[in-house]
Amino acid sequence: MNYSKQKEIIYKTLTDNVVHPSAEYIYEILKKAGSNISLATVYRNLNKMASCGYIKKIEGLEDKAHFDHNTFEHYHFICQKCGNIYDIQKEIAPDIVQKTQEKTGFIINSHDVVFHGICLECKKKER
Amino acid sequence: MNYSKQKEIIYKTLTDNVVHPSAEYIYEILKKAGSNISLATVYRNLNKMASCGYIKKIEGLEDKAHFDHNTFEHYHFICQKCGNIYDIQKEIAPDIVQKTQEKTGFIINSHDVVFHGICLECKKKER
DNA sequence: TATAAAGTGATAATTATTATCACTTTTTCT
DNA sequence: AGAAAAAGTGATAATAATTATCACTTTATA
Repeated sequence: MNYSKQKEIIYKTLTDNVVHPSAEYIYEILKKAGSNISLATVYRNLNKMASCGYIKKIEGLEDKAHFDHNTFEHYHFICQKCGNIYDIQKEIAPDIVQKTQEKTGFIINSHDVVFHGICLECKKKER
Repeated sequence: MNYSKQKEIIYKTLTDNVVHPSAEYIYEILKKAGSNISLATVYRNLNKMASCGYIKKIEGLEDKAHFDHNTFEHYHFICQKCGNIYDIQKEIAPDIVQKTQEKTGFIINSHDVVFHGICLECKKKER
């Protein structure tokens, strides 16, 4: 994976946006900031960085992929009201991989945990 | 959700196919069996049944949605070699929802756990 | 049974993502 | 440093999964 100015900018935009943006969202931010980086380049670089393990790709939320600069093993919560994505620490299920491997005999390379519900902010607003 | 002959057939096709089929896959089976049920109808009914909780929609595997007639709470494993989807019992993470709710204060309505790796069959074949 | 409501097949439209291509930038190699 | 190779880029076409539309049929209700 070679260096490019665009890659650097895209990565920086990802880290500056705590909300786990989609490719499209990053593209919009860049456009508003006056950049002429194309959508294809955003997709290309996010996917490349994700496959190198430099960032994380989160799938199975809504209908599009989101990206996360936090490569630490952790899980996600998506609020059904505001759409925000929150990090959940992996301690909630400490031995989930080992247990599953023992039970099944399968080799587990990765796993994802996604919660859906209402976040604290939206819970407060509701009443 | 009203009754329709097509809905009944689609549900039966889903239960008869243990492999967690996609909408497209169900459509192909039906077509081969001589049915003239349209793809739109397959999508419509699967989504409708899923939103009523009558079946389960599994997202975040590959790039398309899969469906599961097993509405019992459980998780999934997708083999990166053969693409098959296996059920994983929820006992691997017994108090995952409660713990997360306690830690975050969020309301959790649903959650999904998806493992990626190599299944037993493919593991054997590899060597 | 008639009228409203919901479902259907066919197909167009939409949306996220990937592929293509002529061109530019970065890396490598001497 | 300078040339050739490799990788990256913007613009846009293509693809693939899914949803919307519409004239019509089936199912439910009064």
